[in-house]
Amino acid sequence: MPANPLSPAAFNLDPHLPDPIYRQLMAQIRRLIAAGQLRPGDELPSVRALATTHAVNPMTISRAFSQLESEGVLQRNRGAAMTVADTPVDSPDGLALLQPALRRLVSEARQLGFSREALLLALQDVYDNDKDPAS
Amino acid sequence: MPANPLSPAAFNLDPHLPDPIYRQLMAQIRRLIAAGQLRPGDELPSVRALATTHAVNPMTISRAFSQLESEGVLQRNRGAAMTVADTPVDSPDGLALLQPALRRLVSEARQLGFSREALLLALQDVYDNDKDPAS
Amino acid sequence: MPANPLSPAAFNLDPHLPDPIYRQLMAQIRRLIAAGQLRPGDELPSVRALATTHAVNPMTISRAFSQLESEGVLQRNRGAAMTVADTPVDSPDGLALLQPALRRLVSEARQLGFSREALLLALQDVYDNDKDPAS
Amino acid sequence: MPANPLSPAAFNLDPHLPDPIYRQLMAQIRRLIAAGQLRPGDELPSVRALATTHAVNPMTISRAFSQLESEGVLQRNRGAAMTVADTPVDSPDGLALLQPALRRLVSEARQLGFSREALLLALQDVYDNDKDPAS
DNA sequence: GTGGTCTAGACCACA
DNA sequence: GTGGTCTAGACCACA
Repeated sequence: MPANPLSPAAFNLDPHLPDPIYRQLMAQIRRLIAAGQLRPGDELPSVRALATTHAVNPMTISRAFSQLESEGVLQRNRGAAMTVADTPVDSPDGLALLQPALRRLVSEARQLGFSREALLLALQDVYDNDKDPAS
Repeated sequence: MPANPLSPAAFNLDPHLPDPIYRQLMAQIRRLIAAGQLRPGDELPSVRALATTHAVNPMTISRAFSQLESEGVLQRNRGAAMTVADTPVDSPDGLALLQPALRRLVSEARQLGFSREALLLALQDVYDNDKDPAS
Repeated sequence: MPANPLSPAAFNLDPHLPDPIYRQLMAQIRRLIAAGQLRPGDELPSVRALATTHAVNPMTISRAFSQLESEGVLQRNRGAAMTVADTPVDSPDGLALLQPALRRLVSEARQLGFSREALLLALQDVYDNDKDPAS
Repeated sequence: MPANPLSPAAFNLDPHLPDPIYRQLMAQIRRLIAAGQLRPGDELPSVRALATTHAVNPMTISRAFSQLESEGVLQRNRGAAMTVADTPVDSPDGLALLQPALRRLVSEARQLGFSREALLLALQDVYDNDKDPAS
C-alpha cells in the first residue's frame, strides 16, 4: 500500500514556461525527494492521473518518469505505480540541487555590479513578497 | 573612435549551457549596459572578432546583435562597429534584470523547504566562494 | 565535415522483433562504436534519414538518440547532426557488450544439460550456417 | 505420489530481468523437461509454494502454468499438483530450445566484429568461469 | 488497474 | 538543413 498517497495536484506544470513540461516534472520530483516529502518506496501518482489532472498528454508524463527511472531515481513496478527508488542514486541534498540557481543568480548579480549587501536585500525582498511562486 | 574598446573576451559563451548561445550573449550585453560598463556610444566587438574568439558560428553572434538592434538597445553603423544606442530604449535597472534569477531561486528554495535564513546563508556561501563565475 | 558518412542502411531495424525498435537502434549504435566502426566525432545519420529509410516514425529514432545522449554516448550539436561523443562514457569493449548474450546462452545450455563440447559444437554450427543474421 | 518432489527453489525468478517473470518460469520448466530432469507424471511445486518462495504474485505463477497447460506441456489435476503431461506435445530437443540464444549471440558477435575463434574463446571463458548462473 | 511503444502530424528553436 | 516537444489516439504486456 502507498506509504504516502501523493496527490497529482502536488505538482505545478505550466506549458507556458520555457522549460519543457517533462523537465518541470522531473525537477519537481527530484526536489520533493530532496526535501524529504517523497521517500524511498513512496508511490507516485499514475501517469494517467497526472496527465488528466494537468491536462497534459500521458506520454509527456511518461517521458519524465522513464528518464528518472533510467537515472535510478524512480523504480518501475510491473503493473503497479512507480515508486521512489530504494536507494536513490547519487541522492543530492537540497543544497546541491539549489546550486545551479544560486550560481546563476550570483553570476548575473556580479555582472550587474550588485554588492553583496544589495544582493542579499534584493533576495529578501523577493522572498518576502513573492508568496505565490506559481506561473 | 571607440570610447571603450571592449575586448571580445569580456564575454562568456558556453555552448554546453542549456541557454542558446545567442541568448547568453544578449543577456550579457544587456547586463554590461545596466551595470554601466557599456555606455551609449561605446563600440561592441565585431561579429567576426566574437565568432573567432569563441569558436562560434558568426550567424549566432549576428542574431544576438540584430535582435538587440530591433529592440533599440544597439545601433547599427554602416561600415563601422555596432554601438550602444544613444538612448537605450526600455533600459531597465539592474534590479529588474535580476528578477527572473531571484524568482527562480526563491521558488526552488521553497520547494526544497529552505527557510529564509538557510537560503540567505547558502547565497552568501556561493557569493563568497564562487569567485570565478566562468564556465 | 563528417569524418565518416555512415549510411542509414547500416542499421537493421525490425518492428517484429520483441525488442522495441528504439532499443534495437541503441544497441546497434553501441556495437558499432565498440567495434570501432563509429569513432568519436563521427556523424550519425539524421533522425529524418533513418526514419524514412526504415519506415519508422522520427520520434522513435529520436528517442534512441536522446537516450544515448543522456548516457554520454552521443553528443548533440545544435543545428547539426549528432556525433559520437568525444570520450564515450564508460566505453565498454566488445567483449563486455557480448557478455549478456554469452551468459544467457551458457545459463540456458546448462539447464538443458549441454556439455561444454556439445555447446561449442552447436555454436560453431550456428556460426557457420547462419550467414544472414537479419530478421 | 510425486515421483520427483521438485523443490520450488529449483527455479530462478528475477523480477529485475527484462524478461517477464512468467516467461522466465515457462522457459525454465521447458528446459527441465528437455533436460530430462522433469519427466511425464512428475509433479510441479504448487502455485502458492512458488509464489511465496520467490515473493511473486501467485497470478504470475498461475499464468505460466496455464499457458504451458494450454500448450499441452503440463497437465492440470483436480485437487492435486500439476504434473508434466504424459506425452509432452511438441517436445523439442535441447538443441532446438537453444537456437534463439545461439542466434542472438552469433548476430551480436558478428556486429562487434568477432572472429569465429574469438567468439569460441569468449564462450569457453564464460562457460568455465560463470559457475553460478544465478542472479 | 499499471506503464510501454508507436504512429501521424504539428509546431518550434537553432545554425 | 538539424533536433526537440507535444498532442491525440491506438494497441500491447503485465499484475
